[in-house]
Amino acid sequence: MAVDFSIDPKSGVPFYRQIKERVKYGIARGLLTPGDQLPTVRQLAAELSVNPNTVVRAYREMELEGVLDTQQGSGTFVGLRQPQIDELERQRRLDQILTELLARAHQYGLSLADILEGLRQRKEES
Amino acid sequence: MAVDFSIDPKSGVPFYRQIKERVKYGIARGLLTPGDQLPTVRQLAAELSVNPNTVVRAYREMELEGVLDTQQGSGTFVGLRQPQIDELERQRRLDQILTELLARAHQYGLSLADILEGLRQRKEES
DNA sequence: GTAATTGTACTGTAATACTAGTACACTAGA
DNA sequence: TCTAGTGTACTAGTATTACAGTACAATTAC
Repeated sequence: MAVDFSIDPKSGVPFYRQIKERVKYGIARGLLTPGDQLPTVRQLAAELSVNPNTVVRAYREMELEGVLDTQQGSGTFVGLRQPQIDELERQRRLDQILTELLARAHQYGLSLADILEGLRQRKEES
Repeated sequence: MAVDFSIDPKSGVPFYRQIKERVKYGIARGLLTPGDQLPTVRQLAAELSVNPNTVVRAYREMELEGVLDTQQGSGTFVGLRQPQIDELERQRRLDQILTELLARAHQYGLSLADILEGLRQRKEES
């Protein structure tokens, strides 16, 4: 299963931070294992339609954090040190998404119960 | 039950957007009902330790969206407008919102089960 | 050795978000 | 009327984010 590197321009979260999150979650979920090569700077920039500098920033910060190893000339790779899954960060993200979801749903006249019911149906389908 | 207006400086989401989300969420949950007065601009700015201009922006955008009513000199209030839509339209929008929600959640490494659990917790709180 | 590919390092520009400060207009209540 | 509290409207400055372009350095494959 490939890693989904897509980013969300509407979220308000800076691109470079979204890229970092995607990589870290990929590692946390085992989709990326130590030694794996990440997309090249230019490649990922083209795929996401962002500036190469933005990808560079994401990669460099993660290298400083010890998450990635970069080797000039050959590429960027997943480091041997596993980043700890930040449960707080995860909870915060979930909270944010849910808050936004419910606010939007209300604008369309949908209740929390409606959401729950809709999600349950989707769960059964999957 | 009071509305929690706290914001998260680390999330990367602009303050004014977080304020909007909180207010809309409060309305969605019934913690804020039409006619209720919101904290004043200066009051909320002090509480959140942000600039009054930031609160102004959040309030103004929501007024343009029809969510709030502002009355110069007296305060800012929850709007009376309750959108009414037919059942088909309602179902279509629910579907659309859920699709977008799940896409975004998955992007952040959150599963459908995570979403359901988070929503159940919110339901219990209300 | 050469060419292609990789990461790196700059400079500069623009838009957005946020802060700071000041002043003004309207409303409610004593 | 007076005063306090409300939203409103500015101007200005700073920091962050992202983009655009160029050039250089290291590695790899041929």
